[in-house]
Amino acid sequence: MNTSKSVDRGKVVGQGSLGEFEQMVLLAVLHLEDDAYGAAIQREIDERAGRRRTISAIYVTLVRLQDKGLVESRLADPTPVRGGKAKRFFTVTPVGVVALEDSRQAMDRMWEGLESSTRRAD
Amino acid sequence: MNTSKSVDRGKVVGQGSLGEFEQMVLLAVLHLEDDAYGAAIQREIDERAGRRRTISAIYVTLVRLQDKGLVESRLADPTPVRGGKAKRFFTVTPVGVVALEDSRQAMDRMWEGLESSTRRAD
DNA sequence: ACGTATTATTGACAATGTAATAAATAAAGG
DNA sequence: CCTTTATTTATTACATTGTCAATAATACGT
Repeated sequence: MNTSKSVDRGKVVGQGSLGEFEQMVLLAVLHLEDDAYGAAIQREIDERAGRRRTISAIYVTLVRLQDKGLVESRLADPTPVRGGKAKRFFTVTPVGVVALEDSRQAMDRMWEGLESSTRRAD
Repeated sequence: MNTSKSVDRGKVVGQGSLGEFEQMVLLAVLHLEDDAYGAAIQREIDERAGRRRTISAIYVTLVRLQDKGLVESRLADPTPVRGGKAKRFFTVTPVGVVALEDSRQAMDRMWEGLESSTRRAD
């Protein structure tokens, strides 16, 4: 039965738990400012974090992020270079920025005091 | 009805991408040193990151982390206080520490340059 | 012995991670 | 022209992680 309609959990903004990859995509978009589209985001994540992901991984995540209102997108001006569908550019919404900062802060607190003591003598 | 050949998808260490919660659990265990058992880990995450999770969420993650060799565990000395099963204490393995540092480093690079500019004027 | 408090374990399902594959679109080349 | 090829977005499918509810174990108090 699912007659409920309140239960806003799992709907709007997953209550503050962004996945690691979602965070990376969000951060890449922020870095790219006005040039955040699929391929560029992929490259950014590869260069910065050293994580090579397929382009589809990027897009799927982007779609989900948009569904949750953490990013917005618009189609590019009709000036394609060589072919391909019109580029879709993304921007992080204020809500997205907050979610990002929240995740960062939570992790910072978890790391607090361990910064340089993550060594074990075995 | 089950043509699958016993499914041996038991990978060694999932390519090195820890989930955010897995990281928190790992970090909590590190903080707790010699007192890292279920309830304590739960409390640690709640107090530090402000994330209140059910005890089962903790355990399930712990089990998976152990399957991947990122933590080890042993049962406590038979000196329970009030009742309950013997406590199971966890420690992070060297591999776990490395995975943790890797994740941290990747995120740090993604944040690099945005630390205090996550504000948008729109 | 029985109920209760304390801890661990299992089962089920939602959310996120990731890749293979498809679709769209326009320049290039014969 | 029309077929090929390059560029980019979108969809489908399945694996891994996140999360909680329910259950099992175990020892203390009465």
